[in-house]
Amino acid sequence: MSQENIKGILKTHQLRITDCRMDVMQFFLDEKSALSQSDLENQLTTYDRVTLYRTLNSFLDSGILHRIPNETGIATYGLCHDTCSPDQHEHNHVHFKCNKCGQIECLEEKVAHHVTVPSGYKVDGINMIVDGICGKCALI
Amino acid sequence: MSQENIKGILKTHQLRITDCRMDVMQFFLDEKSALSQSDLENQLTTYDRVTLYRTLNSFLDSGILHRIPNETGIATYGLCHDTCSPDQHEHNHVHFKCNKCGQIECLEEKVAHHVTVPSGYKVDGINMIVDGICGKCALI
DNA sequence: AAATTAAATGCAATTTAGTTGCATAAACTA
DNA sequence: TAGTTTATGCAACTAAATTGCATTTAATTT
Repeated sequence: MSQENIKGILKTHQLRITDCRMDVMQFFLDEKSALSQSDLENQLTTYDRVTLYRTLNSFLDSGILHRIPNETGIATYGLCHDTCSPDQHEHNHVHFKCNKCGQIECLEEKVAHHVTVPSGYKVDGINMIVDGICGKCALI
Repeated sequence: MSQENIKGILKTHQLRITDCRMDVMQFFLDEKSALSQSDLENQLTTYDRVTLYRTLNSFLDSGILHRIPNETGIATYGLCHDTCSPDQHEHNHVHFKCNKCGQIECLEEKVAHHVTVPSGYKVDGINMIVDGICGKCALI
């Protein structure tokens, strides 16, 4: 994706175009997998931890990123699909977590499954996390 | 569940019977919902933070507890079902997270769904997190 | 039951993650 | 290009996760 396209995404979400936001955006586009704040810190060393933290938050608020549930206790983030808007997030897709390399990626498959909940409960979203061994690690 | 039964669970998992482990176990049995380490710290104030931390870890290792994925970045734990053993965990059940009170609970429904993954990938488990409003919060 | 062995606990300390305030610098607007 | 708004970096703080070590306690053996 071109620099201009990234600028477009930022503008669409009414975010100012800054070096940090451009680089973070590019990083998420290059890596297909979910990233944690420390991943950013390790790769984009020119920026302050706090700046990266606030960049993630502004991306979250504007609907560019979403948080991906995992059991480790470390927040990870992934790019939203085109179908996401700040108001209405559409994250009912499937994430795959490799138990060897730890990488989390977004599978294209949609969760279409119906879930039965106790009466009186209201369902907003469904998230599915599949864990196992990814293609790369399976070869090792 | 009686004290003796709890002792039995600990023995089955080859864990020494200590006050802390008994109390933590009892706490998980009383609360039906998932708990975080800080929940334990707030309720079981007689024990050191580190002791609770290590108790959670030993319960994890022996298969008494499992981690429940969530997107907040705080690890939460829930009791495993009877079907779990240290070697083979059976956690393909559904968790419900209330967006109002934040409580996470385990729904009895089993995930029976088949998932399509890229070729070369191996699936170990499937986790499903449903979020919405729980019965209690819906009444408020 | 006492002695031995192995493991759990508490304390101190460290590392890492998440968060806020404020002065400065940069991006947008007119 | 001047003025306004927002983003950044630094310092500082809170909270979570983790490790080492001395002490205590539980289980085992005699």
